[in-house]
Amino acid sequence: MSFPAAPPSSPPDAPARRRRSSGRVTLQDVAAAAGVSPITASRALRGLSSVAPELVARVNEAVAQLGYVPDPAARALASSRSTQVAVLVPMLSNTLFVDLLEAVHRTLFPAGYQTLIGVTHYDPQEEEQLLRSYLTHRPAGLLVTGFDRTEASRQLIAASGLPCVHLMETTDAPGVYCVGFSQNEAGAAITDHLLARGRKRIAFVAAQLDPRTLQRAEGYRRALRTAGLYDARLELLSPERSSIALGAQLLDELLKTRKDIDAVFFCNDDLAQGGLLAAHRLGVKVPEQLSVAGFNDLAGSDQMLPPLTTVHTPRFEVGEAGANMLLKLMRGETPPASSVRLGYDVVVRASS
Amino acid sequence: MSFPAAPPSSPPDAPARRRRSSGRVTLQDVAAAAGVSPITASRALRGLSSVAPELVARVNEAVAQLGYVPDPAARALASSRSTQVAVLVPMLSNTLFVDLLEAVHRTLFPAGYQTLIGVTHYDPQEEEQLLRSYLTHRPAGLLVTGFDRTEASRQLIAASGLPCVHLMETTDAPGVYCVGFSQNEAGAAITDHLLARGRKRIAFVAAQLDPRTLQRAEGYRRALRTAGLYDARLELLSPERSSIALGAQLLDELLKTRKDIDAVFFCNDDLAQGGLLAAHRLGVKVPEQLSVAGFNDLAGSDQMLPPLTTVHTPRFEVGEAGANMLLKLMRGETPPASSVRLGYDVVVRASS
DNA sequence: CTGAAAGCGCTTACAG
DNA sequence: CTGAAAGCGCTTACAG
Repeated sequence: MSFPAAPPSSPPDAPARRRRSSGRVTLQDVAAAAGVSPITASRALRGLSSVAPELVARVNEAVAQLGYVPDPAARALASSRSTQVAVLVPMLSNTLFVDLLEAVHRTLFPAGYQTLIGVTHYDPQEEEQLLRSYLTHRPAGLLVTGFDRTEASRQLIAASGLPCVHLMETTDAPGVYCVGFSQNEAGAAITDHLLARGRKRIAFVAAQLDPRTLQRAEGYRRALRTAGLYDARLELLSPERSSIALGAQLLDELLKTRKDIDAVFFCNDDLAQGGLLAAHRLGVKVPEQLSVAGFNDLAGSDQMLPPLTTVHTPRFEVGEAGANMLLKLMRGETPPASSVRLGYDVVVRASS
Repeated sequence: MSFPAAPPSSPPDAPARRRRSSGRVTLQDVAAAAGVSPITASRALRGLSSVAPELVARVNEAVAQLGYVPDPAARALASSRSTQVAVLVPMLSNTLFVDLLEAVHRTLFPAGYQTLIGVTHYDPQEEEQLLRSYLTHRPAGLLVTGFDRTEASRQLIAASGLPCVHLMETTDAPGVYCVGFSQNEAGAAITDHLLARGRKRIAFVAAQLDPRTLQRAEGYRRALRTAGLYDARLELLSPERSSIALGAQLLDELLKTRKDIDAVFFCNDDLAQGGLLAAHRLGVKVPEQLSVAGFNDLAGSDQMLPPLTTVHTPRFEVGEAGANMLLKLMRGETPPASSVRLGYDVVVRASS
């Protein structure tokens, strides 16, 4: 009588499997509950159409029952892609960018993306540093402000291979995605408005001197040259940070040194608001003695004394359209246009 | 003659190892270059003191030479902790919170943490949603505004086990970490200032009506009751979002319905600025006929006509101290105090 | 349309 | 003070 060979015995003291489980519900649990393999569950969750509808339904049911939440870290590690979108803006004290971020968030969040906000303080070096930091997080996409950055930043973006949309300015360069409006044209438009009011000595006051401000300056120059009224001495440019207080200070300075001006175009509404307050203090009548115009139509401009004439810029629309373009790119689709140029409105109020 | 049994031949066509390598420099590469094991390299990088100084030096050298950058996703997956800190604030259009975020970022970024900004729009439901989303990212810590949230949010925070610091308000409840100042006392202090100016009919105008605003209201009431001058009809409370325009509108309404007031305390500077502009339009002389005071000392308040009396609140200090407290907690250290109450300043300008 | 195996790049838990 | 093994929770790349 022969005995079957003893089955290879498992080691008597097999150490208990070392688990680090966090008690978390995983995709495995979902797959088991749905009676499919983890890969199928994964595909069903990501909406890949190759999964049979019935299995998708079973997976969704299991997800709901178990309260499963995917782990972004695991997903990012396995796929080299996260659900975060890095958004770089110059400065939050300019409420323009707060509005922009608001629109971006409202568009991306419902689509399942988190917004990683980075503030560059208008410093290309700081932007580069933020970019390096954020890129290690393998964001799904990038939203940046304008085109002015270090060569290294440009290369980091290109090398990342990530979809990237540039906001607030546009270019026709091929392969560059952007949503914005013409800062130059808008600057010319508000200058033209002052000219149409019969103003001849129109000053331009600017701070920060970032690229978009300089584009507005160009628009201003173009309009005045066309009218044969350009005079470089009418420009007052300060590299300091834009603020209400600085606007007041610059108007003081302007009136002391350029006595014959009859209008001022401030490159941003905070400066213009400060200028309006300073004019009041100095007893300068607006618009009788001096027309005043701003740019961006920020909060409070309609409440000034008198209400401020300005350019209403489409930052909400830029944020929304830019985020939607990025969404398309992240899904591998091709947006209808790589460059979207939006409109703006000259808002005429009592200050001009 | 016997032949040794043929060794189990490896399958003739062993498939080449399937690699997904991204070409990325990994910790393995660093370890190999430094001649240590990956674990030792990992420990050296994380500054765990158990590694011999010489090995640390070799690892650092290898890191520099190879340009190694740790992968946050892998780190998060393995350790259940990321280097991101979620910060939840109510609203960026209130520049108070922009300042707060600025201070937080300046403190956390150099320490190696990224700030995940979430805007709740003063909506506890929205905060809860953000919290759920951010917690899946396994942040290293949490920074939240105040104590007013849904029960579910509270449980999410507690269940996460993450270090959490509450900003802008304080409590003495044990085990609750917070950095703020007494909104109530500050509200009383500015009211006392108006009383000291001889004002008897001091109105209180507020919007948004979030918890901190209501605490200021309580301070106002306390001060007036103490002076025997409290009158509920002097309060004008609006649930709408705070803004310059709303401040102007509320002052209009106030003057129409409470004709005998001699001072107004606005719960936030944007309202007060609007109120000041409206007073101008109506020909009401400030401070002769009406003293005006605000709260927070926001940008532009010192430029108003007349400059606005207000309370300068320590939001930068709150952000910095809060972030430092969180840093300590994330390192497993115990902060010297769980509740830090900072000071504020009544800034007397010409409007009162 | 579905799945078994391997791998993403780290750190934890043991062991010495 | 140092390391070999296993695992974190997913997705990719093959294969059928």
